[in-house]
Amino acid sequence: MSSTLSEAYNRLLQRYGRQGWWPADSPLEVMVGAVLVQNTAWRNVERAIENLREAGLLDARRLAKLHAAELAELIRPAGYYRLKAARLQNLMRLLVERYDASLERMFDADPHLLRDELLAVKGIGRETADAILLYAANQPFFVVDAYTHRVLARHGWIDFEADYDALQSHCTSELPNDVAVYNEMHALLVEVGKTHCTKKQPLCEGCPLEDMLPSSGVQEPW
DNA sequence: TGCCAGGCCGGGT
DNA sequence: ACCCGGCATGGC
Repeated sequence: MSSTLSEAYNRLLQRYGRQGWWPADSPLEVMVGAVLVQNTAWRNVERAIENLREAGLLDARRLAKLHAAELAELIRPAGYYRLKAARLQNLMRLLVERYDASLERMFDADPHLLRDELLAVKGIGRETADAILLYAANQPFFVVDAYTHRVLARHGWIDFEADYDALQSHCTSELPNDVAVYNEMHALLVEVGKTHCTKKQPLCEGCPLEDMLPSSGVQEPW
């Protein structure tokens, strides 16, 4: 018995192939990228991360103690740069101060407890926390983002009014509880979203989910 | 040119 | 419990 979302997963995987997310070289880089990508195009984040790499700063202790203004300049291409410099340092300080800068120790903690700790960091919300848990810690937390919301709602699979928790519950109940599936599905939703489900696109010409649209159409609040 | 992108927070009702 | 403005760069 296959859910609607599983059907969508199969089609997206067939059309786009494995995405192999997160696009980063290390778990620490995943954490950095997860903060920098907040409401920002990934293209801009790549430059910021490259700046950090060239400066030899992809390191928790160094990031944590760097002057905020210097960090801000380096990550400028990612936008909201003063804000994100502070957020990034808040996150790095959790890692350094509570886990002695050891990702192994951090990811050895109880995942739900760690999620609460991440959420307690100013600047880390649910999506960012779940992205870190899924893509850095390899724990089965489904990552909900704007594309998840738009794709699911436009197909009538969930209310437009649904909040993060509702979307996450929906996805985890319709998909196998499997890190690899959560990993791929989120990445695939971003991919299909970017190509077929942006704010303006009338709808879904050539989208692999085209024939799964509701026949009567769905009204969008925006 | 204006709108948009892989959010989150803080203040106001 | 909502609702909203602010935060900022680069691409189309």
